Amino acid sequence: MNLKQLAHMLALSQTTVSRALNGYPEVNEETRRRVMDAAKRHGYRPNPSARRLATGKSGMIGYVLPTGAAVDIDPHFVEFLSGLGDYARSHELDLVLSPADADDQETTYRRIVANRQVDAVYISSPRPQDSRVALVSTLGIPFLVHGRSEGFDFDYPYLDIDNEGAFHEAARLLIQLGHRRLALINGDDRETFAIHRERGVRRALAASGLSLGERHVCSVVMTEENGYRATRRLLEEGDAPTAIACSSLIMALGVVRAVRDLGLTIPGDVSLIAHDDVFPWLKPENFSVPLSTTRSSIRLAGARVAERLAARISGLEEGARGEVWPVDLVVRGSVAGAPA
Amino acid sequence: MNLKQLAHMLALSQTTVSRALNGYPEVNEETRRRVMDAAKRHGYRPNPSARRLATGKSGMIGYVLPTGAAVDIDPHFVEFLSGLGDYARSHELDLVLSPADADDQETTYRRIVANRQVDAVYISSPRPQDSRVALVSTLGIPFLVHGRSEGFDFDYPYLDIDNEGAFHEAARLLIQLGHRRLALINGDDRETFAIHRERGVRRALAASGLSLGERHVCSVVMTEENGYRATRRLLEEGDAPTAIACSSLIMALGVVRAVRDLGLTIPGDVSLIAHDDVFPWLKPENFSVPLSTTRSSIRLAGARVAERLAARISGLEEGARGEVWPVDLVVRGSVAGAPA
DNA sequence: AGAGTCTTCCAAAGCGCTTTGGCTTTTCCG
DNA sequence: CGGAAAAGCCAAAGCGCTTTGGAAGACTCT
Repeated sequence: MNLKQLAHMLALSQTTVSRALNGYPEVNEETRRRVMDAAKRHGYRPNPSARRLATGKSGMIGYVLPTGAAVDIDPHFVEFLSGLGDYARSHELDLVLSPADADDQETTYRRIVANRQVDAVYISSPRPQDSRVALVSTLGIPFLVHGRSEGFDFDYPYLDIDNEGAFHEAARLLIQLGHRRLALINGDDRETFAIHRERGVRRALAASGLSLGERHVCSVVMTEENGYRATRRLLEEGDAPTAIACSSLIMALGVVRAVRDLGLTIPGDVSLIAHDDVFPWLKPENFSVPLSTTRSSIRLAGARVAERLAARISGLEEGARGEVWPVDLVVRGSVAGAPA
Repeated sequence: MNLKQLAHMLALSQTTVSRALNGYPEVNEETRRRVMDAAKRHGYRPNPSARRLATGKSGMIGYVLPTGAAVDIDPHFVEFLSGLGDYARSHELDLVLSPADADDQETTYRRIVANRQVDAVYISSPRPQDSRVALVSTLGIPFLVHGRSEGFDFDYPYLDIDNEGAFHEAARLLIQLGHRRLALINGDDRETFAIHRERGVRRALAASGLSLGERHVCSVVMTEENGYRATRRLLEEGDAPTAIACSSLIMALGVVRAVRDLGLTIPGDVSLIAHDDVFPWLKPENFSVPLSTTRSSIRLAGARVAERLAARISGLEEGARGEVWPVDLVVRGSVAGAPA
């Protein structure tokens, strides 16, 4: 059932039917009702390919997925996706993932924009002066950054959590508990979120006349194994920290294992606070010692990103609005006063 | 730059240019070269929307993503996606995720097929007599099932791993080591993979005149917490198992924690084998006691699914070929002889 | 009543590609 | 050398929708 047929059986022109369906004003309300009614009754659905060819709009949002033999998609992605889906589902928005060589995403961005494959894109895990942000904003497609970039002479729309504030709070708590030597096991510090977290920790330390030791901060891919290794290194050297802030729950697993392997305890010998993106399959309260966390649901962020993207597509949201969500500090058993 | 312009500047008709580009035979090789050359030089790329309207082909593969407030996307999905991306990237295949209410995916399948949004779809986590498989095969769109369904009077193409064989081997090993009371902590047993795993364990037990105790098998969503709870329950009741087979590494985290909480040890008091889909961020060899596993890379499966889907789209693969991958049994420290 | 203004609808022109059917040229072969 | 077959190319008709530029009729206003 296509427009032509529908128009014919209503004895109307395609124009009128199209306009009636798309809510244009120049059609009689009574006629519109008739059209809407018939459309529903016959299950008419406009062919998206045709509509797309005519309008250039696709009703899909895009994401360029960095891939490569040595590239692993972040497990956080799936939770983000859940959120995105939550919103998209109820708005018949589809998401198209365009896999790209992690080292050459530009080609893919240009392709999906030139092809008008999607109405908007989002960018995640941005770095300072991220070339994708610059690219996409010159390409002139609606977009939203999940996270923040830095160092541009222009503004851009983003949704981020207050990473700096979160880790500032976490560090401040540890300092209040008497800890003087903190360590930070961070994610990839070429990414802004990691930079912000480090900044938060440093600021808290500085406020008490302390600082983050050269060897007390490390930046690694967030795996359990890396959490373990980093912790071993930290605790086996002299000047070992008495408290650790850790950028992910997955690494925290490794931290816990390392502490145990060394015959130490949490929080007796070392206090631990990790960032929790809220996974359904791994909860901080279920760690052998319940984990204190800075918590922010990445799933909710996904839903919000979809919502704002939809708003930008339809012109409801404009400009370069940045949105920063506060992060909860949840104190559980893994922190205690510094050992004597 | 569109076909028309390109044709005009080559002083050829659109027909010829189109045919030259698409490899049709009725065009002079010399002409073809000229066309290809000019196309490349001017960076001509056919507009996919237009091509799609004309041919009905979209160059994308689809996946209906079950979502809902109470629905969490499986973290395995992200690894599968990495694999899919590995293949898709080099073939300019995009993946479109269509979020759907988990309880009504049919509508969405019908929509994406009717709209010709994608050239093929894949289905994952199938159940016996999965309605999606039946639906999709009547809708007549190329598809592939990742996993297996059962109980149909027709065949369908799939890619699965030998879940039954894997768990049969695992159980057999445990039995050989003298274990008599095995337990299985399984995933959702409405899904075929879980059924097959249980079948494998039962078959191994039966071969030695043993059986799986009524209360020694449980089916839960695969989270750390559920692994923990299941293990507590198993070990605290009378008739506790001396060996556990577990369907995921994530649940295995919970198993390990529970065993430790009870003051027991692995493998002294209880042996453990888990299934490992091969995550980069959580490795069985890094468990406090290195974990024995049945191993199969879900990432490789993702790549293979994409490859076969592409083959089916282009007509290179036909029929209902089923492909079952063997699973490695990797023995590490978490298994030992049964306690006296 | 005539001019101007809405309101409501329509015919037709795209959007950019593929593909059908046909028209010239070449090539082949007896 | 003549006729058939093959090769090489083209014009034009879709694919199904949106949108431009009117046109006809109904209303308003002076």
